[in-house]
Amino acid sequence: MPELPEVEVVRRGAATFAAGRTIATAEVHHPRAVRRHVAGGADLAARLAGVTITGAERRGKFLWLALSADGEPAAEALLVHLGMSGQLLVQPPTAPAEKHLRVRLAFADSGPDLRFVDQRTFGGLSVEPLVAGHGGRQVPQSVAHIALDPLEAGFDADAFGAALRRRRTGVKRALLDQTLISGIGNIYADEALWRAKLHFARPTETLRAAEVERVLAGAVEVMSAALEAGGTSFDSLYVNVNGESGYFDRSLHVYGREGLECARCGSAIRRDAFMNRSSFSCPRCQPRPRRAHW
DNA sequence: ATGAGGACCTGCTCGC
DNA sequence: TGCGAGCAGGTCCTCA
Repeated sequence: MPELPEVEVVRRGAATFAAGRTIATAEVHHPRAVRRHVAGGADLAARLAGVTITGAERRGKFLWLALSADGEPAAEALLVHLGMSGQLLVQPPTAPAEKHLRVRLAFADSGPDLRFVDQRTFGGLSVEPLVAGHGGRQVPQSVAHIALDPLEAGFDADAFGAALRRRRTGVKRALLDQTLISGIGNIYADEALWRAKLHFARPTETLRAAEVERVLAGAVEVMSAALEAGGTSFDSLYVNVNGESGYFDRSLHVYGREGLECARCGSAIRRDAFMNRSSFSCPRCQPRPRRAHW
């Protein structure tokens, strides 16, 4: 699912339904879903059996469940990448297997399962040691290189601005780089740029401090608002742990709105092919810079 | 060392 | 009705 607000919706659900519960068994239904777990699916299942989930955490679009064995503080975590189409669902053990069920966690209390369902299999699960990540926080090993997200305590806006302006690329590419700032994807990058009145191909090295502040504020505002609304979803692929969709798509200003009126100036929203995907922007509010960095 | 491009998947919609 | 093309909210690896 996912960008930061949608992953946070899932994290909250996972915390509510899974924290404090002990895993009985893990069934791996598709090898690709555990490809990041280097030791393989059987090892992942063995590591999960009998351990207790102590909490659900998130950085950017990465979600993990802290695992404790024998009452010890968590030293490992079950990392969950939702990828493009991953879902974490709470389901009764008796519910039939979903078409794209990849991994099923059953609990010792015989209560609801936690199921990882993923149509496109870009997402996946892995059990990893917790290590020191950016900002001194304990994170799963493969999250160590991911930058803090802008809704996270300790996010340093000044350091982000300086790093952004050291880049030699377009501002949208930079916003999508999870090692610079995490949690922003294609929807919220476009929305943040619209709010900041910046074109996606604007070279990062030409950004002024005030423009950096605007785009960061735009990202924080749009993602916070989306979170309030339960996340953005256009279809049943993006849902919370109970299978329910958020309704923030009604509040989007540019994403998916080609040809519709800009809420600020009334111009027709345009769509450009960019980075093998689409970028939506207002031709009048976000004019193309003389020097563009696609 | 950075930055850009392609690879990795399934399924849906559109046009012919 | 069938079929290919194009598209979808992400990340990673490789190559320049």
